[in-house]
Amino acid sequence: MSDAPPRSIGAVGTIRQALVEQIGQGLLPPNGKLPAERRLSELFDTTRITLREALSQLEAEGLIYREERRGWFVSPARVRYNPLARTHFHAMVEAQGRSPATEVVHARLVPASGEVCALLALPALSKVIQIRRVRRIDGRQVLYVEHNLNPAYFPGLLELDLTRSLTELYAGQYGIRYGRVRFEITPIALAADAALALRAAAGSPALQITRVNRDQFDRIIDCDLEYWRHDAIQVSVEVPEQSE
Amino acid sequence: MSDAPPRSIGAVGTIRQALVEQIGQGLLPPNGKLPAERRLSELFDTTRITLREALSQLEAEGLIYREERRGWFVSPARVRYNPLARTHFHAMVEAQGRSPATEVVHARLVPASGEVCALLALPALSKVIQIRRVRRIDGRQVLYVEHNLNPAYFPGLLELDLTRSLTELYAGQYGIRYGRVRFEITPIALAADAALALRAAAGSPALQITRVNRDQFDRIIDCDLEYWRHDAIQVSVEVPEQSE
DNA sequence: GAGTGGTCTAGACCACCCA
DNA sequence: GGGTGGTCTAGACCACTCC
Repeated sequence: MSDAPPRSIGAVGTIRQALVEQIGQGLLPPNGKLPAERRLSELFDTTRITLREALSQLEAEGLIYREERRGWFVSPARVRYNPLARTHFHAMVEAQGRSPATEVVHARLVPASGEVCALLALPALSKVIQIRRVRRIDGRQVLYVEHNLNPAYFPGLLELDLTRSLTELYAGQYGIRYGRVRFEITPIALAADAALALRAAAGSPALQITRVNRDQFDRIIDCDLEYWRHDAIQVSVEVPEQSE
Repeated sequence: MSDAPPRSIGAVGTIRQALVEQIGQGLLPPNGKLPAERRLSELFDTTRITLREALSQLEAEGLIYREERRGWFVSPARVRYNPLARTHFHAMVEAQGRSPATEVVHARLVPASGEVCALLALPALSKVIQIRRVRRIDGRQVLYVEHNLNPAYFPGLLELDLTRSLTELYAGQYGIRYGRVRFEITPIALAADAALALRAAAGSPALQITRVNRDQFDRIIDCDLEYWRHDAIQVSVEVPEQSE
């Protein structure tokens, strides 16, 4: 019902509200670290289990996040992301007044997984260029991506600087621009490898975005498997033109 | 890294794997209820706290879900949902071999919230037709929606049968069809009212989808605030045609 | 090396669901 | 009314981070 029953909210609720209020007042700045769990549990006169329950709720709400074995931090504002737009990560992040960065985990030619073969419409056991990268916003690891490129269209790509935008490399080196896009969004939990790269706990809530990209000739050129920390992103889709 | 270190996975991991395996083998059918927590904790020779930690992980992964004070259940397959498509809920669900249902929580004329005024491009303190509904798939409450309609376009709508598809009512009664759509997707936690309607715990992970719909004349006719149980949905966007 | 988060134990009481 | 899930207590040990 709309009017909440006047019920006691319990210790977890009390802690939650106190932290929400402190964060809302700006006393804990974005990306700032919370005090140690033991200190907080003393402060609220409760056990660590109960305290962690409250922290987990705030994590689910996206107000705070955790870095594995490093502690709890205040989540900064979400970044808006339009998977249909043809801008790249750095441009998108900078347009929102934030500071992007990219690291290459690895880049190599590998046999594609069955899933990737299907997405790229390639025969079984095809080879693809696989690039795994971690993207940061304001220093925080926020996105783990695996790009899978059809190698037929990108000879010599592995020799280039892959911390740069792929969009720019495509256009500058190969004369390829993005055309149609298809994407899927699924709420999931982070697998071990993605979690490690994002300094998150395995099983943390995340948003998986799978994109299949075509070029100006409508050829499937690559697919991206993206894993976003769930509190870092807001997907926003505006279809520019649409015939009735 | 790709190759996981051969580290002990702990009690939580053991329980997790056992349940994953049982569910994967189909021994626990979709929407089937798991045994009581106390029984499971005896079975795995551990405490309820540890057991619940394992169940929470599986919940985050979307393999099982919880109904408030009723227990844990096996999640059925996700439904694919394309917010750009002009089909309605019932048609979409049935097309995937599932069984849809709709209940109206309430329907009334109310002063719009500031957020809704902004979405509908209405002046402050405008009145809107607010319809809140719960949607089920195979009996399970999966989606809580608040529709907000510009009342100028829908006189007398509150007298109609609102368990039906709004899309059909729009077309049949008012000659209005959907045109352009804008939508946003945000991973959040369920607020109290949505949680109650979905029989979920407040703070459960969810996907918020906010849609702003226009008609064939490009007028903004309504906006939907949708709250999906996070394990029930997979958003899939295919843009039919797009000019370069 | 001190302190932190990650994990786990062994209980308890209460509110609520369901038979 | 019995059993369930929701919540909470008061500890403990370990692996890891950071100084």
